[in-house]
Amino acid sequence: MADVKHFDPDATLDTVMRLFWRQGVATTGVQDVVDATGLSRSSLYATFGGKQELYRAALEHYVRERSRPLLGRLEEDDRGLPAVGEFFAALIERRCTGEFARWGCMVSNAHAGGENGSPAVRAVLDRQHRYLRAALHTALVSAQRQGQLAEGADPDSAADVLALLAHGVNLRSRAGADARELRATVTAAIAAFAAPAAPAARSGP
Amino acid sequence: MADVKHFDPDATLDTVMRLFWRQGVATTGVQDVVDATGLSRSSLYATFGGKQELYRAALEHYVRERSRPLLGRLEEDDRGLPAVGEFFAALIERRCTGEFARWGCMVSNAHAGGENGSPAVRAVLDRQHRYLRAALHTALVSAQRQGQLAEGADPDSAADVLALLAHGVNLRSRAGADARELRATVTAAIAAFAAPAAPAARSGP
DNA sequence: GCCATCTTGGAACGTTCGTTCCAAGATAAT
DNA sequence: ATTATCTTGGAACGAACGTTCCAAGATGGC
Repeated sequence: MADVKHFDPDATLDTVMRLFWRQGVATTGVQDVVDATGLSRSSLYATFGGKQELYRAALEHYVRERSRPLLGRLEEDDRGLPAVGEFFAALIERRCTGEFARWGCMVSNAHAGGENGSPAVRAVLDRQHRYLRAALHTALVSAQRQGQLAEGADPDSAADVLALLAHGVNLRSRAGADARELRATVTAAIAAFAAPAAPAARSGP
Repeated sequence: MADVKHFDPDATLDTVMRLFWRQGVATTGVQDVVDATGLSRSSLYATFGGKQELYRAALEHYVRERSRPLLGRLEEDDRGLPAVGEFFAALIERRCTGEFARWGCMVSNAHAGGENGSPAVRAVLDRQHRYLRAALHTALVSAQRQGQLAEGADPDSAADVLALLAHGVNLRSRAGADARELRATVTAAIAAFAAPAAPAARSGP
């Protein structure tokens, strides 16, 4: 009794996400979206509403498809500090190599844009930051339970620090920071919260 | 033999800086600049060139007037970790209260913009990051010299970590992060590199 | 096959964009 | 006072902006 969409909205959202992610929303025109998706303005506006709503949808698509999976892996990895280290290693890998190298993180980028004033967008940023912190916290509690944390370190503070550090990694990677350098930095940060190295074969008899 | 400018370019640059700092360059029109400065387009273009060059000039004005003084203070404070703590305290104060609350840092913001591709802008970002890292490094070397650093900590890695952390503070403050929370976080980060607390009056006889 | 309903292409809307241009105004040296 | 030179206000430019609109096309239930 009616026509059906001639395209896949989710695939479109993925294309749009890349546009906004790389260039930012303010420097991306609706014409760019039309060109990249092959859709007409009619279809875009009928499906997603205006540009701002399209941006929000793309941002949430990013969170769903790019951020959450990585954080989910961290959350379910109960090895403690090795899990945290692996999370950051994967993050840096994504930020510095492959298709999305030097794009930064779409959520971190959104913090700096002139459009973070939109309450809807702001809510996404806060929610995602809380989730990032929570995932790190979970891993750090695991670490503490396994005696991997230094005596003075507590998982709450450490989670806060590492969450801010992740934003720093995201920002600097967009400016072309060296992957090796970033890896060394996060390794040092994690080590700062770790218990002194196990006295394995250090002090002989 | 000629007319002279009827305005102070440096004061104008300060006004323009605030505009770009708060709203970002892409969401700020030349008309906004005209309205805020009271100048005509002729004067603006004759003095600064186009919008992109005006942005770059405003960004360098920011670095000169806002970033460098704070980092200079840190560089010349040889107390070690207390100097680092005071630097971050002052940073957070500026980011969360007063005229510029929730504006973030213009340099950090520039990382995320779609216009960081300009080599000139990119150069400013790299230079400023290096300077931030160097100032922290200087303070941390002082700290180490005074025995304030933990055994495993080295000033180079710690400077890298804290420099990225500063970007994180800048980003999150723009999204409205709580000052008290940020203070606690940076305090924990610094503490992670510090030597164990002096056994002052802890374990009584 | 037909109709009701939704989608699509593409033209068109008024606004704002960054930039250019020129006549009028201001200045300092002569 | 005159002149040469620079600055200024403000109009004007074409291009691009986000959005709206409608006729034509496509679809599924009858």
